[in-house]
Amino acid sequence: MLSETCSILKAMSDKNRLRIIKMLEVKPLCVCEITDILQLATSTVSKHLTILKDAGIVIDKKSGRWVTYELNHLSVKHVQLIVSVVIELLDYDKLIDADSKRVLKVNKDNICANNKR
Amino acid sequence: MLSETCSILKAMSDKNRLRIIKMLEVKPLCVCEITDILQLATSTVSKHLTILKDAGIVIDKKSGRWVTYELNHLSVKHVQLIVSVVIELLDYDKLIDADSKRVLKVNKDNICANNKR
DNA sequence: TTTATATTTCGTTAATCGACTAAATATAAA
DNA sequence: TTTATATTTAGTCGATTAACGAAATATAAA
Repeated sequence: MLSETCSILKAMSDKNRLRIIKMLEVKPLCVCEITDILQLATSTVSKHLTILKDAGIVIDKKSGRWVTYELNHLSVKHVQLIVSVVIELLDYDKLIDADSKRVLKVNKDNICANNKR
Repeated sequence: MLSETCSILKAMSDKNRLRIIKMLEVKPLCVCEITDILQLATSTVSKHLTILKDAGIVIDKKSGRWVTYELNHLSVKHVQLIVSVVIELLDYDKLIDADSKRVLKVNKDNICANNKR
């Protein structure tokens, strides 16, 4: 319990990873879309997503060239509880709100090939 | 909200700090008592306590030579929510249980002067 | 099969972190 | 006032972390 809980908290104790979690609350997204919103190197975003996946917070689904990530709604109790509380606390944050709006407009077909970094 | 939530999660994402939180759930403790149970250098424990204090999770009360720390029961909503969930998740952990038992037996008058490190 | 593209992995770098010891601070006891 | 003791602060060291660019991998399109 101690180690597991600590791992979940570690996975969530990063600003960009919290932003990703809140973005995925709006809808599933592929790596390039998240990259476009966070304005980080693709490799950095990929690493963040791996950390969230290893913690059981998100799952990935491969479809062709794209890997789509979404919140893991079948996660274990530990994850469910902490994630749900944190998600609630992040409502009404300015940056989070802006991210959510961008998520609604983002479209991988428009950005990916133009998003070289 | 984002920064604050992230800070709280960071403060809690350390094994020894989670153990301290659970120990303080049993009863308020002074630094030397926590040091005796965690078996770390006094300065290390002091640092951990400062981090928990800065996050609003604990408060300290000075009485003579001793500084007693306790859970901050008047903390802001963010802290309250996250701490209460995490405290619940840590129940029934083997190490945490052992710590709790030691907390009940610990007595600063017996250990402090014999606890040089 | 070759080329283009989305993602991951690898290797580097600067910053942060947790541990320690030693020194500083603060208070109680002698 | 001097001494002992509880805690904090300062400084050091090795490990971890988040960022990046470059190389590797995987898949779709030409």
